Order: sequence, then structure tokens, then C-alpha cells
Amino acid sequence: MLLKENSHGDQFPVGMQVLAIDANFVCLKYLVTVLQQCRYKVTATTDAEEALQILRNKNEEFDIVITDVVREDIDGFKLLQIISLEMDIPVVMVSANDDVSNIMRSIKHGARDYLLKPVRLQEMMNIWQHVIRKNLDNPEKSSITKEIIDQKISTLKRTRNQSTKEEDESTKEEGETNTHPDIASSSRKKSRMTWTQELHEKFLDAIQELGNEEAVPNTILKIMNVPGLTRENVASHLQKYRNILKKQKATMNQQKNREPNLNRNSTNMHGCHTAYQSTSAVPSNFHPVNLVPNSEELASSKQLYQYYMQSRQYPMEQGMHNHVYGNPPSTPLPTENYLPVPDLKLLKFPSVFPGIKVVDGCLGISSGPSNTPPFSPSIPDVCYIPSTQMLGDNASTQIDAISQHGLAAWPPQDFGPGQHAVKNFVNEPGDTNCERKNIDLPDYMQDPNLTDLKGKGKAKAVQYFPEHPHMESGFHQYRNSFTDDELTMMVKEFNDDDPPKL
DNA sequence: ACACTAATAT
DNA sequence: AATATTAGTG
Repeated sequence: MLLKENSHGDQFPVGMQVLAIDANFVCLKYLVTVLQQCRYKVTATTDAEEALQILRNKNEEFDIVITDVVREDIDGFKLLQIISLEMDIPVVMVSANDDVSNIMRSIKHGARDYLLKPVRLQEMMNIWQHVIRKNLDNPEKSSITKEIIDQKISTLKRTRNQSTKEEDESTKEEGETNTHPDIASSSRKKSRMTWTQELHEKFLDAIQELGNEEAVPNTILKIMNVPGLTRENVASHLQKYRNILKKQKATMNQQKNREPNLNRNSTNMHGCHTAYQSTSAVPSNFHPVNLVPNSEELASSKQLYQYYMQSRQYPMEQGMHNHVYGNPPSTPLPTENYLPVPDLKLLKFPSVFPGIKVVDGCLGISSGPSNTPPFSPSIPDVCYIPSTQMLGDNASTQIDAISQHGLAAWPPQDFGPGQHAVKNFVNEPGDTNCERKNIDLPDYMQDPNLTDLKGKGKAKAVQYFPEHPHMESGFHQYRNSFTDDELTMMVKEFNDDDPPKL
């Protein structure tokens, strides 16, 4: 990492290696754009597994990792934990959620910073300091005191509550910032070892050769003859090995019929690795499409909700995720192809509970985490998103709507900073992946209580171009619509019960 | 001093 | 959960 002087005489790193992770492609794209503006060298992926692979490969040395918090495969905290256990790389969390508990959790797990979405350039300009600071100024390791966390929280809230116009100038860091610039790159702590399958085989070989009596750390070490491996490594592994054997025997006594199964082909000790492997046990032909109930079955909102939760357990269609940066966004939906929408004048806008929204005449599952299945019972042509939600703390929701459904609309008036990322980025002229449209707001949105939406005429929309044509048939085929009465009933039901949190 | 293991820490 | 470190023991 190279430090250069900028025009103000400050030092700034050029070409710092950043690994950016965000489950949502659009968010990721935005994140990468910001990072590149900082002149960092960015590698990006939506896939946490892939991120870990990249990090473990060590073909490239990364200076810092930036990850979002809400993910389906491995959530941000888990990822943070894995990274901080395995290697010595500062991790910065990015999230639309400003819950104190989340921030606390991140910091406690070792995150160096917690930024709110959409991240600002200025914030990203500052993250390199985490790289430099690595371990330097917290020798008494529990320097993450309550005060520091509190301070962080209040800073976050204060900054975000300010009117967006004034960019914060108070981000001056204390003087010690640039004191040890060169240490950063050389201070990598020896990384934690990983017992690969191969190593473990050697270990097993050694044990077999020695027999149970002689199998002690030092001798195993000698027989394995692996450079760099320490006696402690082996001892630790041996301890784990023996523990597992013990457990095995314990369960064996209960069901006496089977042979002990302690070798490399067994599931026992190769649990070493399974922790980080993706565990999608779902057969590939068992796709949510096949589970979509007909509209009659969905007459109750509870069933709808259950269906939704159920479908979330399945992996998305190939190509819907696992984007590595550089791929185009997904899921465009040409509006013309869909069934006519029912008249929804009885229904109040907006959403009934998080995760289900009233969308252009359908009760659609439009928001939610980034892998909300594209095969929801009814896929919206347009997600009408009230501006109040734009201000909210689930910034990625609206981005999801766009990246999954291809088309999202918002009211013509301005909305808050939470979604400037969408507005500015997605709707930017020159984005050739999409087409900008004006759409009429339907009448049923003219509820006087919904001041943010009523009667403003045209809404703006962005539609992404088709690139997964094979999905269209799926959408078409499984799309359901509901009568007014059905929908009203659903709304009632959900208002009465405690709405489930998604 | 050394190796081992159980317990504990990260 | 996996690995590292420590502390007690022979």
C-alpha cells in the first residue's frame, strides 16, 4: 500500500486492496463505485463463500474487507467472525440498519467500523486508517469500551439525522493518524492454521501407524513431517480428535449395531471443514416454483406468509445470485405479459406487514431480504414504494425490489437520504442497463392518509432489460391475483395478529 | 527441562 | 465450532 500526498498535504493510500461484499448486486455495485472513487483497488462479490475463498487463497493480499450485514448464505456477523478468527484483516460493516444492538454486536465481534447505507464517499475515504491502525493503538486489548461504542452510535445517528445538504466536516481525525504508515503491511500476524482434508489425512495416517498408545503430539508431528506445523497444532487437533472419538463411543453404546466409524471416509472428523461449506441440502429439482400453491390455497394470509418463509429456504435460480462484480443486474420483467390486475379500491396502501406489499393491484411479496424468491405467488410489475419507507432503515429493500423485479417505482416527489443510493445510482442517465419510465399511480393509492403518495400523477420507474427470459414463463405461470375481498381479509388478519417479523 | 493433557481463551 | 494458549502434572 502506497501513501501519497494529496492536494491538502494529507496522506492517502493509493491502490489499497479492498474486498467488498454485499449480497445485493445493486448495493454492491454502488459500494464498488464509491470505493473506486477513493482510488482503492476493489474486488467484489455477492457471495460470502466466494469472498472467503478469495481471502484464503492469498493470491492477493487484501488490506481490508467491507461487508454488508444482512445476508442469507452467511450473515455478516458470522462472516466477520470467520474472518477475524482466520486472518488478520480489518473488517468494516456496512448496513442499512442502525439498531444499537447490531452496531454493538459488530464492534464486539471485532468490526473496525460500522457504516450506514448508503455509504458516503467521505466515510470511505477514511476507512484506510483502519488498516494503518491495526493493532497499533490498542495493546490493552479491550480498548473497545462502552464509551467507544456509545460514541460511535451517537455519531452515526447524529450524522444521519442532519439534513443531507451539509456534509459533515467534523470528521477530522486525531493527530496520531499517520504515525506508523509502513508497519501496516508488514504487521500481518501469523495466520491461524486450517486443517485441510489433506493435512487431516496425514494426521490420520500417522495415528494409524503409531497405534493408540504411541499417538502423542510430538511423534505424530514427526511422522507427519509437515514444515511449519507445530507440536501445539497437532496437540490441539489431537484433542479435538479424541473428543470426537469419545462422543462417537458414547452414541455407539446407545445403538450398538454399528461399527465405529472413525476414518477419513466418515463424517466424524472431517467436520473440520464442513463449517464453511455451503450446505444447501435442497435437491435441485425441488425448487420453489414447484411449491407455489394456487390462489385458493393462498386465501389466507397466514398461508401466504408460511409459503413465503418456506420458499426462502430454497436457493434462488441459478444466475440470480452469485454475481461477481461485472455481471449485469438481474430480473427484468416486461409488464405487458402479465394478467390484468384486479381492482383494489378496498385496499389501503401501503404494505400490510414488512415483506408483503400491495403492488400494482396484486398482493405481492416484494421486499425482504435479497434472496426473496423471484417466484413469489404474485410478482409485481411495479413496486410502488411509499416515500416513508424510503426514509427508513431498510435501505436495501427498495434496491431489492429493483434488482429482483426489474422494475420499481417511487412517487414523484423527493425522498430521503436512505435511498439516494437507488435514486441517484440506478436512475442515473447513462445507465444503459435500464430504461426510465413514467408510470401513473393507480387510484387506490389516493388515500388521504398517505400524504406521501396521493395524487401526484406520474411516478418514476426504472426497468431493467430482460436477461433471464427463461424465468418469464415461471413468473407468468405462477402468478396469482386476488379478489378485493380476499385481500381485505388478509389485511385484516394481519392487522389483528401480531405481524411476523421478516 | 520436557512432553502431555485438560481446561480455558480467542 | 475450530484452533490456540495456558496451566497443571509426571
